[in-house]
Amino acid sequence: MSTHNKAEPTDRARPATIRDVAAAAGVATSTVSRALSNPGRVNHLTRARVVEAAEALDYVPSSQARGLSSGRTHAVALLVPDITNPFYFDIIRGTQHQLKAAGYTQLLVDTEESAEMELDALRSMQRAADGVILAASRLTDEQLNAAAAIQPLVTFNRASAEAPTVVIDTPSATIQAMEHLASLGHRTVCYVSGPQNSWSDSMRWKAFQEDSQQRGLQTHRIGPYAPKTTSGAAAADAALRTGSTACIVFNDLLAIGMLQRFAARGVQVPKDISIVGCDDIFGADFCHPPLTTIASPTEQAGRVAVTMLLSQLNPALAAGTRRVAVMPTHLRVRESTGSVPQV
Amino acid sequence: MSTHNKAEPTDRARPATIRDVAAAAGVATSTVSRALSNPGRVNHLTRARVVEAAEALDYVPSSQARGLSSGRTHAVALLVPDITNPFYFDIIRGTQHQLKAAGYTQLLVDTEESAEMELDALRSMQRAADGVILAASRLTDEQLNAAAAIQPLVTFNRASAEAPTVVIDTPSATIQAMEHLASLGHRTVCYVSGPQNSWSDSMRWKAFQEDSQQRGLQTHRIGPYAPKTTSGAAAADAALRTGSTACIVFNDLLAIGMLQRFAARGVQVPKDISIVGCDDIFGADFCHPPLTTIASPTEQAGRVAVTMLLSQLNPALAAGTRRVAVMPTHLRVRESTGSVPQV
DNA sequence: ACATTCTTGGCAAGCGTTTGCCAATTGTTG
DNA sequence: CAACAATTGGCAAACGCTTGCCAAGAATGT
Repeated sequence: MSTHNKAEPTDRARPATIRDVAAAAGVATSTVSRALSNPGRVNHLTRARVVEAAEALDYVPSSQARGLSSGRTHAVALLVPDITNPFYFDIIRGTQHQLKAAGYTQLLVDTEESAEMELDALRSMQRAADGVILAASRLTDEQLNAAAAIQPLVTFNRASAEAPTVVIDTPSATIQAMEHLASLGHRTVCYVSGPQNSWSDSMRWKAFQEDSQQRGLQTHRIGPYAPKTTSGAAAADAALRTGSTACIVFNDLLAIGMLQRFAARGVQVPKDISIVGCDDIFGADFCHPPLTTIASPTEQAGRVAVTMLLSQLNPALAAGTRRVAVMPTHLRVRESTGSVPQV
Repeated sequence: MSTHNKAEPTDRARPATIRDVAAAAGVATSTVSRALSNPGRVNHLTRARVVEAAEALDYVPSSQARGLSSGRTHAVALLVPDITNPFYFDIIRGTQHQLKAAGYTQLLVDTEESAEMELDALRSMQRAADGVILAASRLTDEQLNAAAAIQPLVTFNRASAEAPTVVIDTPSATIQAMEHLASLGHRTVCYVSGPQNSWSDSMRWKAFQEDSQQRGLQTHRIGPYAPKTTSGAAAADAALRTGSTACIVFNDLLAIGMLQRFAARGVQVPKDISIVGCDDIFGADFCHPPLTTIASPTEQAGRVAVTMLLSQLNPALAAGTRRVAVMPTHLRVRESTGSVPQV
């Protein structure tokens, strides 16, 4: 109104900028900026005028420009090894929720179980995101630490020296499962392992091994298998060949695949063999038989990861933030486990 | 080397900028920019020098700055009503794949089945993304058209006057299912409906209604139900009360929930009642009994949606692009459907 | 030898914000 | 009433990149 615009005021194709708002409200752009993102620095009457003008013009600040000048993108990247793995659904939802609540945008990236893609994504997120949540990383410790040195990072299900991390308490879960199986009379147990470079898998195997030794159980290990239902057939056959009466399986996906194979071969679960999965994914309760599995609050884990990351970004919130969050687990007994078969 | 930097050259905390690269390569920033994103405009020798310098400095262009000046963000937003609905997994994966191949970033947003959140997201994406893929929109035609007028948009499973759209061919799928049921002798069929403002639901219901009339079948309709397994119990009970011998259910989630309820109540599927789901989601093959359902190439649908959007963004690719893509469907008969019960 | 056209690189003006700094205005104090 | 502090708004310089424009030099034609 009082200032000099150069272009015609009503060019209704291009979204309104801060300048348009400033002109409409009769103030400087700096005032608009402050009114909108730093209230208190501006007289509340002026602020009201600005807000009104912004609304009238349907003004949406450009996150790009904001990011450029402020140095922060208000975006957080979530890297998962496989978007279609139901295990990550709850994580995705958990992070999404918490992120949105904090005014952040989520950048979802599927790294396809590949360390290389992970590195790539990390690289490009260096500028595109304020921080990264790295789920089930396939990276080496070295790579991980290097990444953590460059940008704010939180790992999930992957402990690292440098980065804060949230882990599902797999070892104690495995022990719970062993306890359960032992109490059912099983003496020969098989561990069906997942991806080779999975940290979770190695943790789980370690716990399995130690615990079975303590209990004096005979053990087998088969794998590695890709964590998909389609790998279940091979795993089922191999498990049978070991002569084990029970299996602890890397995750539910694989376990469900095994269940399907057993059904096809006429092997009865749990009469002939008991199966324990891990993750309690969608479907574990309605597969056949319903799967005994290790459950944990995954969605909450996602939220915690975000909280840890955000506190890294904003030191003001950083008070008493842990570097490691351990999510509790518990065994959810359904119908895929039963007494040891009578020989 | 030849230019005048003000700061110390080795400030290894801040990522390298185009200026650093320019200095290292002994050229102007504009040349670096062109060498990197507009090859051919630059002598290939110069270009080689630039690329080398960029690599040496581990230079990653700022997508923010790039976006600010070029006006495009190279990001595409995908809005889904419920991230945890397995139906969307394949879509997410499909779009992610295609987007990545085209050098775009995916912004995933869960709108929680709410039109309001959808509008909000749309608004903020106006600046933050080059375009939006809107899955199963809950918006009114009016709102949808308004949105499409403002920014590039592709809808999924929601036809709209303005925006290009990719739809799963639900009507013909429903007819296939009716055919299947009729051939099994069913004369009284129930449609179990999904969310009230779901376009898919209304299309499906319409086809159901018309087809059953043609066949002279007696019909019922129950619902609406939230498309989750947890709504299955109520739906199962209600379906039973209608006296129908078969149900066509809005989606697999709901159908699986019904299956669980039937099992709990001792109602046998398909002996007592037949169930047809829709979507062929993860789990439909291993629930009990395995679900007869309507399958379609969802992941491909996601890819198609991206292609349509990208051709909108880049008119160069826009040759012969359809405004509507219809994805074929087919009935996948498993074990949840069978002959009509003998009375 | 000169005029003309390409090719290539540099200059500098943005893109839409934020923010440090200053100036004007108002309020408070001795 | 002078002196000072606090509040508030504006100016202008970044932020890192793209791109229109121009000029220098090379290549071509006459």
